[in-house]
Amino acid sequence: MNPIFALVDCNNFYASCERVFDPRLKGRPIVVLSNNDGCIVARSNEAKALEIPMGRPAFKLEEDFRRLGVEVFSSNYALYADMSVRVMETVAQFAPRMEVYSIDEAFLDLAGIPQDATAYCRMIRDTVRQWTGIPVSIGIGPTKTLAKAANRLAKRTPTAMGILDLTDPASQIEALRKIEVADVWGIGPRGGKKLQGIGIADALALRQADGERVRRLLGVNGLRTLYELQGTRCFGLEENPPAKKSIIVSRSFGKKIETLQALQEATATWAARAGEKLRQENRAAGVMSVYVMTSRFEQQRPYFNAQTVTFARPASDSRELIATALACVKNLFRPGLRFHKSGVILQDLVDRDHIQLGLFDRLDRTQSRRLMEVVDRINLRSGPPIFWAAQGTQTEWGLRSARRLPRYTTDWKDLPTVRAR
DNA sequence: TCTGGGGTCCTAGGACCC
DNA sequence: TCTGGGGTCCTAGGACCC
Repeated sequence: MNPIFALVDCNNFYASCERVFDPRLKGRPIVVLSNNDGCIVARSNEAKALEIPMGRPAFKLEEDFRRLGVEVFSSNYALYADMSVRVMETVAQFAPRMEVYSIDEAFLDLAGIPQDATAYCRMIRDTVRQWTGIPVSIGIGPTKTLAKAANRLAKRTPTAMGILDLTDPASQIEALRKIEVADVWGIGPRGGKKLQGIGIADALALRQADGERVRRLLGVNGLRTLYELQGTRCFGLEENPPAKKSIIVSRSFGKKIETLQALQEATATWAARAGEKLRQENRAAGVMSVYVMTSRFEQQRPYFNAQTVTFARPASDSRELIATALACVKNLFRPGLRFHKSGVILQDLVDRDHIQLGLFDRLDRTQSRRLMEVVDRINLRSGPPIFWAAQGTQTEWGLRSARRLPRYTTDWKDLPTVRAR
């Protein structure tokens, strides 16, 4: 049976999460900022209506925020991740096959659902709203790309009430005409410009374009997108997403770093976090890359440098990862520079249970594994975490998040209080 | 003063081989 | 004098997604 894709997408997800726990925010313009309170990463509909732009640095808009009465929040990823799980668990009950596509989106396969798809999706939407407080929109189509397009229009069209079905080919024509080509899933701003250059302005024009021409301009993915718009399925539902190929932990610093020690402490912290993620997936890394950089906005010439190390045996022990990261940072550091960001990238990931042991291995693998298990288990609980000495205790470079709200659902201290009247 | 973070895939070009 | 061409692998960079 051919699949029928339904894309469930949370509306303004981060802003909606903040609103769930603070009814005072209902109907108010809300924006959520990225790490370090850097730029805007989410806006409520009210903020969009005020034309607060996405992705702009917050410090440039402080005046607007005040004047327009916009509520501003630091990002609160622990909260969003937990709310995401709640939404996904709710949605999963409505279809036998689901792909969690991102923190706020899931594709369902509705093939075989006996009811009218729109009515069924209305039920999904209402249930998610009732059980989690998060509003969602749902787009339905014979391909993922058409479901994406349907979702976009569902959000934009008030009469759709958050649900739009594009399974019927006749409905596709009118709908695709209303979508700018750069907004088609997989095209993006660059691809959009290229297509505009040959007179293709909207999704309908792309669907009717010459395939060979599109392939030459955008490569095979452009052609796939064209087919998908025509209703020919190129992308399937990935219920079990393939294992990660790389793990990245990188951050900008809350304050510029000028000493080797601080740069090492910060980067050791990223390495430790990368190790946790690695072990969560039961993997080990064959290769580690470390990079450091200064800001592009400084007077001085920007400095970027990276070093890549191949482990003799794939590594998953935080001590080994940290030691390697420290050595790299030592090589990459340059006195007199104001460092803005560093990052740790783990690649060539392999299954941790299938590592070829070495004759001259100095690390006792069994002992290492047990130690890491204990540390990880302790750090999973709420309470003071175990950290490595190399991470230091002076975290003056740490993230700024001046306006973070409580971690309502993931920290005992932050549980909301309910008062009876 | 303050400009995010985490991922994937494709392509072009060079090195190398036969 | 004639000065190939196809294949593979690797890497860097670019583009996309959220």
